[in-house]
Amino acid sequence: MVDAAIRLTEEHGLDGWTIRQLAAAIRAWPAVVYHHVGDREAVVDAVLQSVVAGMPVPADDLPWRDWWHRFLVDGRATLRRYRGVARRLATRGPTVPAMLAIADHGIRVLRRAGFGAESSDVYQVLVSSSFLMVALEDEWAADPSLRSRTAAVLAAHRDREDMPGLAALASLWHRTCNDQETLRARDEWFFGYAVDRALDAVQVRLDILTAK
Amino acid sequence: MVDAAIRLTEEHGLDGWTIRQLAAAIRAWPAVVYHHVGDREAVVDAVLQSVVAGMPVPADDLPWRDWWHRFLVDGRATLRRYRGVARRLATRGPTVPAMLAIADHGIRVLRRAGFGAESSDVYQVLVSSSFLMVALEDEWAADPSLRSRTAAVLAAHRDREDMPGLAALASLWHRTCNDQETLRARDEWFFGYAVDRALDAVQVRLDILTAK
DNA sequence: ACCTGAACACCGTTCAAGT
DNA sequence: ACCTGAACACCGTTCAAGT
Repeated sequence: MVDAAIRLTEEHGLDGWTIRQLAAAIRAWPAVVYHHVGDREAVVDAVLQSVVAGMPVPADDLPWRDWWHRFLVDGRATLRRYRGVARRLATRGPTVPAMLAIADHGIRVLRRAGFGAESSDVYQVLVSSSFLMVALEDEWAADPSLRSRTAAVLAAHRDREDMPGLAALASLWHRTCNDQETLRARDEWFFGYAVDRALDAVQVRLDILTAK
Repeated sequence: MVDAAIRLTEEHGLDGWTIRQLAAAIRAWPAVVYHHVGDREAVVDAVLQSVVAGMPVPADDLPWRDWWHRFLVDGRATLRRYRGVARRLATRGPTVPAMLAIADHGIRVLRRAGFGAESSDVYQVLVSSSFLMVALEDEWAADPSLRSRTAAVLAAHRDREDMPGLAALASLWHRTCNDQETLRARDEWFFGYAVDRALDAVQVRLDILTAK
């Protein structure tokens, strides 16, 4: 039952299937879903729990920056396989049981590194900004027309000398949006760039906190 | 017509009203919405355009960090008045016409500061991470039970000595989630914290870029 | 206890018929 | 050209009736 929901999520995303489809996938009537699991929200919770339980957690003894880089980059790889999960994870946080151990782990790594009382805030910044970025990629994947329209709009402004900032942005899109594969590579690079920036920012805080 | 959609968005959020409600608000039948504006997506686009057009753009002569801090913090204030707008803005980007001038402005400020070819990437990091954070606040505002459930779950782990990281997170929530007002203040502080971290990160990049 | 099948109260959208 | 009102094809959810 939950397995079927996970497979459907893998194929169509968490918002891409209906209770009726889920019931049909297990050759049953919609009402049996309610009888055994509950309403749609309950099914979604089960999927979240299962996906988070499958997220790899880096080894304890890594330096904080390496631990977090690995967790976020590897985490993206698994979250992206289940569209829509990242967004709900960002909004629900440790409501998903499997998220409790991850939160504990992540914050412990930060405290050991010297972040002290700021560890919880740092945790929330790192997790929510990364998960939300994955959620953004999910939305683009679910509706490719969103980005092709952006590409089309920007293409029209590539040579505008009165708007040099916009022209620069347009030429960036022109370089990366040619084919499917370079776009995918660009997304992966950009996520890494965003994660590295978040970690840079946090490093700055650590330098200040440990200096005094 | 679009005015009515904006008012409904202000009250119920962009996903909180239906075509039928919009039609009723202007004392008409659903079909007249299609006749004059188009489908729901077209109405949403009109709302986005209107909200973005109302976003304050800081003065040209500000230092890059001040310009961006102001833009993002003031931008949050206006976006939060229209729930659901921030999320769509993050996914659609400069597809919304009023966003073109803002993108040009923001990137120009970065290029003048010395970010060079990296300006477009920095722009995308700053805008998407901030807008997505607002989108997260929007979701929490639309469904307060999300956070109260998180608070309840964490409350149960406040004194767990086997999970010190989780206990630290729980005590943070315990301090901030008492009443409505301190929660609102915490959200505002956290957004500022996140923006400051993003700007710190970008400052690090600028130091590297201008050093060589 | 569990499944069946219909029903309810909604959606967004379309369309022939009116004026 | 614009409005009317019904209809279509969907939702999530509920529930009496069956086994």
